[in-house]
Amino acid sequence: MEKKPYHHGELKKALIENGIEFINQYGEEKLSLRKVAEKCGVSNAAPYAHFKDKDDFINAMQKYVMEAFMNSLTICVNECKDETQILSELGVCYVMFFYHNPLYFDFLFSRKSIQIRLSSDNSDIPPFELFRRTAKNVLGKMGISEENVRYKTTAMWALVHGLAALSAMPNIDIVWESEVRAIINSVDISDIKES
Amino acid sequence: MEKKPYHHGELKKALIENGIEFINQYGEEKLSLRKVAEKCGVSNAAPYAHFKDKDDFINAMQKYVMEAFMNSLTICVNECKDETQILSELGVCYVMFFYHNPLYFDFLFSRKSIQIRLSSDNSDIPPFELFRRTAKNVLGKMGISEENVRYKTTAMWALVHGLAALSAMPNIDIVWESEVRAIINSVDISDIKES
DNA sequence: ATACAATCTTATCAGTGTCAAGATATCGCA
DNA sequence: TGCGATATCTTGACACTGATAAGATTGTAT
Repeated sequence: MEKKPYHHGELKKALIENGIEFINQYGEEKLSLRKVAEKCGVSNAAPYAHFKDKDDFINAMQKYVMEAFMNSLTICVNECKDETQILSELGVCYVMFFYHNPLYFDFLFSRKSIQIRLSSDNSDIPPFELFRRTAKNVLGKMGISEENVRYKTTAMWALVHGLAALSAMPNIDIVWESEVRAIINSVDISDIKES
Repeated sequence: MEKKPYHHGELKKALIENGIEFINQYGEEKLSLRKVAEKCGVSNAAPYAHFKDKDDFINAMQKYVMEAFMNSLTICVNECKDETQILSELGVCYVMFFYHNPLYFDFLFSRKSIQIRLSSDNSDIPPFELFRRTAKNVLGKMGISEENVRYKTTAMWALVHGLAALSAMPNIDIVWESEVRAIINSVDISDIKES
């Protein structure tokens, strides 16, 4: 039975992990700094030593979840041997992440989240960048005009992102793993003629 | 200079319209019942005569915005003469609504919103129903297997919903009207062979 | 006209984000 | 080693929020 030390030691990390666990249970809109602080056994103002404000805290959690998502995607890309299938496999992985973690979708991709993200670090959103780059690669080798490569890249990106959005909704049970693959393949880009 | 009457007269309507205007300016997360009440020139507890709680109020605003969205979609469907183009025209209309009203996307389609919607009235989400029905109609006349009609319906639905999601994000300026049409047509379903 | 229901106000509660002031621990440097 | 600067944490406060209770005002039906 050790006494609680004045300094927590790893409070920043603990706050982030407990906050994410909370969001995964109850959703972002129920989250409060004070409850997370209490869960970490620390007073209400303690988080302000590590985060400027609540948005800063949310941004830190986002980075954490985004990294887990990106990790899952890059593993998928690296493990895929078949070049021609890499795009649909990446798509399936993208969708299934949110099928299994439905509460993460709004958290990562709500307008507010994207805004915080872009203002704190105005690079691109990593999974968007990866998907577009991959699609451009695959489509570039198909002898299509550059303009159509752009259109089809955006189309595949939107298709996958949209499937993820629908998968993350409650009571919309059209989508499970084998179906996702079939749906994505049903618009396989190699079939599309020039317009 | 008339004196303020004790009874507002059309408070419920005023609350809903002012609330929506507020969301369209500042986003849902900044909205508070008290501010909307004040804007209507009424005390903080007055809204509770018309709405059970905040979620009930949000649900009412959702219905209002959803109707505006559905209105735009049904006009599009009715005005479209060319049967073969009806799906892509509906898609363009779907996307452009959120391109022009980016703050409405999360408001209508966040997990929380869908949850409130489904719990208060467990029918389908109207624009989803309309899009799926239209897609099924168009695709049904193409001599494809029933299974593939299902897949391609979901694919077109997800594509359009995903484009809307991306269009509603800040600083993601890939999508304007002429491009949206080209993107959707770039995966026109008539080109897809059986798998 | 009188009883009843709907609408609105005032007052209050617990919970929230945020900040200031001060307590406590850690770290760098003499 | 010791001492001062700095990081971390607590307590206490402030304004704001959603929500409820009690009571005032108005509309309505009989």
